[in-house]
Formats: sequence, C-alpha cells, structure tokens
Amino acid sequence: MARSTMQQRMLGALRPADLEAEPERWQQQKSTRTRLRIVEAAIACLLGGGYAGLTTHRIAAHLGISRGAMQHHFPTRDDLVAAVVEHVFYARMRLFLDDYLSGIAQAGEDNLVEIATAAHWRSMQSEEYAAYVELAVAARSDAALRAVFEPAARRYDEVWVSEMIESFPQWRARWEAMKLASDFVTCAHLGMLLQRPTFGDARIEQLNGLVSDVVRGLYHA
Amino acid sequence: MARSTMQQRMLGALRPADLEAEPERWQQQKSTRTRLRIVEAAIACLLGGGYAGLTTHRIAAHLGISRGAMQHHFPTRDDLVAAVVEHVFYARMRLFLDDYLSGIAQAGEDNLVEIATAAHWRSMQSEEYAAYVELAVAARSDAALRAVFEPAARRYDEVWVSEMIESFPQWRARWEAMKLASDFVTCAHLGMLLQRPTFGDARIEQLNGLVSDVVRGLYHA
DNA sequence: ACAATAAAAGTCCGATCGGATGGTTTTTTG
DNA sequence: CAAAAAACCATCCGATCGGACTTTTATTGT
Repeated sequence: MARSTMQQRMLGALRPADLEAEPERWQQQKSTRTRLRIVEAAIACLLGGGYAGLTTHRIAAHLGISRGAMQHHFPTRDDLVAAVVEHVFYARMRLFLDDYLSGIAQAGEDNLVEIATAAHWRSMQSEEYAAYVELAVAARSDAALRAVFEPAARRYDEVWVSEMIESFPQWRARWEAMKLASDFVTCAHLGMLLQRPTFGDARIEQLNGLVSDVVRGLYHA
Repeated sequence: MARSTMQQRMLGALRPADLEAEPERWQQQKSTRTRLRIVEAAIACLLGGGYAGLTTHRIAAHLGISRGAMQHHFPTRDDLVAAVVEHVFYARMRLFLDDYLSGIAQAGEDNLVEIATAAHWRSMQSEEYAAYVELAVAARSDAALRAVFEPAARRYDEVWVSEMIESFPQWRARWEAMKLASDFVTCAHLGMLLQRPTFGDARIEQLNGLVSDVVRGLYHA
C-alpha cells in the first residue's frame, strides 16, 4: 500500500471545497489563504473558550483583521461554523494518517493494529480533536450545529470504515470483528480523553493497556 | 448489604449543603425549595442550550420567577454554577444507585457485575448525565468552571472507588483489577454515549456486548 | 488607462448577557 | 400590631454578541 495512495483516497473524500481550487489567480489564492487563516483562528477560539467562545468578534480580534473582512469571506456565522466543521474532520483524519503511516514506515507492517491503536490515541491529544469534542458536544444541544455536524460525522465514519476494510487485508475474513474493534477503540479513547482530568495519567495508562489487550483478543478470536 | 446503608453512605458524602437543612422555619423551607427549583431549571437550560445556554435570564424565564429573586438566592452566576455542579454529581450518583439497588432486589446478588454494568449504561441515558457531559466538556476550556468542577469530580470518584471496594467483596483480593474494570466501563460508556449519534444504535449495542465480555474477562482472570 | 470586481475596513443597530439598585410582598419576631 | 428580616420583583447599566451597512484599497479585465 503506497503511502500516497491511502492518503489521497481518504483525505480526498473529506477535503473541504475551499482547498481544492488551483492557485491561478493571485487574488483567489489570497482569498483561500485568508479563509484558511480565519478557520484556524476560529479553532483557536473554540479551544480557548468552547463553542460559546466561537464568536465573530473574538475570531477577528485573534486574527487581527476587521469583522468586515471576515464577513466578506463568511457572510454569516453559520457559514463559518460549517467551514470549521469541515476543516476539523479533515484535519482529524490527516493527523491520524500522518502518525499511522509514519509509524508503519518506521516499525514495519507486522503490528498494524498496535500501530493504528497507538496512533489513534496520540491523534486524540491534538488540538484538532479537542475542537471535534467541543463541536460534538455542542451539537447535542444546538440544532443548527447538529444539522451541519452530524452529516459530516457520518461521512467521516463512512470513509473510515471503508478504508479500514481496504487497509487491513488480514482482517478481511472477519471484517465485522474489525469494525467492532475500530468502534471500540474510538469510544474507549474518547471516554478516556474526557475522564483523564479526573482519573489521572496513571489510570489512563492502565486503560490503554487494557484497550490494546481487547483489540488483540478480537484479532485472534 | 442493606439498601439504605449503601445509599446513605454514598449519597451523604456527595449531598449538597442546601439539602441538609431541617425544615424548621417555613421561610427557610421555602427558600431551599426555591433554590432547588432554580438549580433544576438551570439543568433544563443546560440541556436545552449547552453551557452557553446556562444564563441567568433564561433560567429565570424558564422558571417564571424574576431575576431579582434568583439573585437573592444566588448572588452571582458563579454561585449558581457551583450549586449546579454539586447537584449534578449528587443526582448522577443517586440515579445509578436507584437503578443498581433495585436491580439487585429484583435479580438477586448472583451477577452483581452485570447488574452494575447495565445500570451504569442506563444511568448514562439520563438528563442528569447529559448535564454532566456538558459541564465536563465546558470545564476543559473554562478555567472558572474547571475550578469548581474538577474538585467535585474527584470527590465523586473517591466515593465511587471506596464504595466499589466495600460493595464487591468477591473482588477484594484483586481490587486493582476491579478498579480497572470500573474505570474501563466508565470510559467506554462515555465514549459510546458521544459516538452514538454517528454510529447508530446497532453498533452501540454490539459495543455493549463487548464491554460486558471484557468486564467478565477481568473478573475471571 | 480605466471601469469592474474582489478584499478589507470601519461604523451602526437591536438583542441579550451578568450585575447592581431600589421598591414590594410575605413571613418572622418582639 | 408594628418593626425587622427574608423572599421576591422591576428596571437600569455597561459589555458583547451577530448582522447590515458604507467606504476605502487592491486586483482584474478590456
């Protein structure tokens, strides 16, 4: 499996429309760059103040541009939120793939499951995944956000599942068990992320060992 | 284990100060009742609009009292948030205990671990636990909330762990494994709760079976 | 070069936030 | 019954939110 093939396929299916334009026109190039900077500033505000801190005022101040400029690129706040959601899912996938594929390149393809599990846990420490958590929880009580978030989440999930089947041929005979293992790791790691401030690192590390054992058990069952 | 003993011990350690007063004076009784109604209305707003929706205006409107009355009972918003945090942890423990102890009363004490696991998952469907999730995530990016939330979370965890040791004598020889199982169920269920909108009920049900298997495996190891 | 277009800036508005203040009703107390 | 205290109510204030608007600057097309 060539590294570029897998990356291209998974990221291409999630890439926001913004980033697909060719940089022919100078102004268009400038525009897409500013849009990206706005989205990144929005994520910074999301991390700094939660979904409630995702305000047009703060984003503009954080980026040092006027609110009028922001309004030119994102006419309404909902447009910006939609772009942030797209970007967060894309970045989440990209971060995992970078870690996972470099892990394979370094450690070989003997323990793909262990490499993937460890990469998944590391990718959850990222700011992008923290932004995902903020959005996922906010979507539970914000209908407008949910209307944007849930379709993106399902799209991400579909890409994830189909690529799992593609990338782990040794599981192909029991791809139901593999899907279960994948779902399990996702849920366990997410819960561990949120409970870590309460449990502390030592207990979380024990849980990481348990999660690995369970995945190994599913693989050899 | 008498039902009242366990309830008394665990809930007593978490009971908010409000609910401990004796109803001697009529006015004091009225006051504590109003405080409780305000906290419950606050939780309703928390569920309806997330932590950002937890505003003094909305709470007063939802309850039908004036903001001045609210300000009499909770001089500042932070005081109210602190009371909400206390109440959420208390209600979370109470809900689990109700389900768990009635499960024991109905099904006997043969499968305590299975009963506890199922009761834990059911208690997570409650509104009080949804409020806990909102607060836990908001505390990640709100220092003022975190200063109130994390100590309460640790207190809840300490009560939980010590009571686990007390209540499952058959695990006593390997109480480290039991603590690991408890942490595991907490994290797995929390992740499942947040991923359910994406995964759907069928996959979550499969995960529930896997979680039960893992806990059984830890028990018989 | 010059009109058209895109990007960015600056300003105003209504709504709502948390907090503060002063007045009213109800209960307790002497 | 009258004074004190507690519970409750009605507004006002400064700050900040999202959105609409006009103006200025930079780039593009002819």
